[in-house]
Amino acid sequence: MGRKGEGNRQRIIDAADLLFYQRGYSQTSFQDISDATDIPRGNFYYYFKTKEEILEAVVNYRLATFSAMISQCEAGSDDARERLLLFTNILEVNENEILRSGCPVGTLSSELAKTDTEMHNKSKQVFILFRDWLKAQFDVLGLDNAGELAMDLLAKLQGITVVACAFKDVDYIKRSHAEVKDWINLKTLKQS
Amino acid sequence: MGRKGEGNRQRIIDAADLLFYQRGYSQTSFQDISDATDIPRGNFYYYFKTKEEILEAVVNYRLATFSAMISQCEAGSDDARERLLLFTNILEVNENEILRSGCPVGTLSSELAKTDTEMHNKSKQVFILFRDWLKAQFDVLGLDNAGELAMDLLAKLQGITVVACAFKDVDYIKRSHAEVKDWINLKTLKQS
DNA sequence: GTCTATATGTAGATAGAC
DNA sequence: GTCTATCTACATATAGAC
Repeated sequence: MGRKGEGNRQRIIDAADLLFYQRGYSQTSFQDISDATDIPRGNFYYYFKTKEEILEAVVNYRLATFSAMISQCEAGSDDARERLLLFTNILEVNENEILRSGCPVGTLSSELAKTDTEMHNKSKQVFILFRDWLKAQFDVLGLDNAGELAMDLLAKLQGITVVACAFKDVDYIKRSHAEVKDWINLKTLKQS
Repeated sequence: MGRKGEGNRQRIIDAADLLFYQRGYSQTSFQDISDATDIPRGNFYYYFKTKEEILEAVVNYRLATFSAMISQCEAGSDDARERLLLFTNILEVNENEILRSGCPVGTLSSELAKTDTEMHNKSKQVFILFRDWLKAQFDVLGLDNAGELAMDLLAKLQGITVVACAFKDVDYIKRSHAEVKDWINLKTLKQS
């Protein structure tokens, strides 16, 4: 047995990460997290002072998770155009979760924008991580409007998830994923 | 004095409509609506049996509101392409609200998708209203993929609002609004 | 480090006087 | 139709025994 402390801390973060995604932050209670982990409610306060601190830990965890995902894209190809295409695969890899709960990054940002300026700013870091990496890929390809293209690609992915989730339309994900890949090829292969 | 009943009912709906947008549905309490209307909490139950019934009334109210907005687009031009361009003006007309709280339709849909399948389905009606009208415009212009174009335009607008709200970026709204208009012209003016 | 009992506030909802 | 008082459930958070 011994020290299970950090193990429990991570188990709380894992469960909260999933529940915040599936139910939203405000609609997830300590009881929900307790049920998912079999760790008693009162115990949470040994690891976190407030619910917001759990949220902050979840966002930090997502930053690490998505950084790892980006590293996988980096390792997947040494052509920046192909790395961008790899990145867009999240749409279909996670299509079932997207249909049920939307995008974890976008929906959390939208929720926090309405209620908590400080945590909204914290959650924004994930978007910044994505945007900066996407911009770097377009930069490598020599495009002078790399920053704008990065924002546009982010917006495309967010729009697809919101609409696909609203209409519960799997085929829309597949079709628009193909169109996003076409758009990337158009932007990165065109001669002008 | 006399019967102020329906007046009060509408005042509740008006206040709830705004608060559900600014704070989210679950984060808006009866107390919040009471404060905004000066109608006591307990009184709400004379008009609505549950909080969900208020939400349903708000969605119905939005359906009426957005139908009126669409009628204005109809009245604005007898060219379907120009009506589509008029429709996209919501982006800049409401830019301050979008930066603060996102899109009222998209954020409500995203919230309800996580917690309440039945009301999520109800809220979807607003998206359907938009999609069907957009499709009708593309149909008039003789495009055979009108349904897909309607979904794509919806997704573009949703993506722009999510990203603009996340980054609090007014300029992004303006730039991407211009690009959406270019896209509409490209799709509806191209000869092929 | 772990867990139970409990404090404190507020949510949605109800009952009944006026 | 209107309003107050109140109910029950559950939220986050704390205290303190083990």
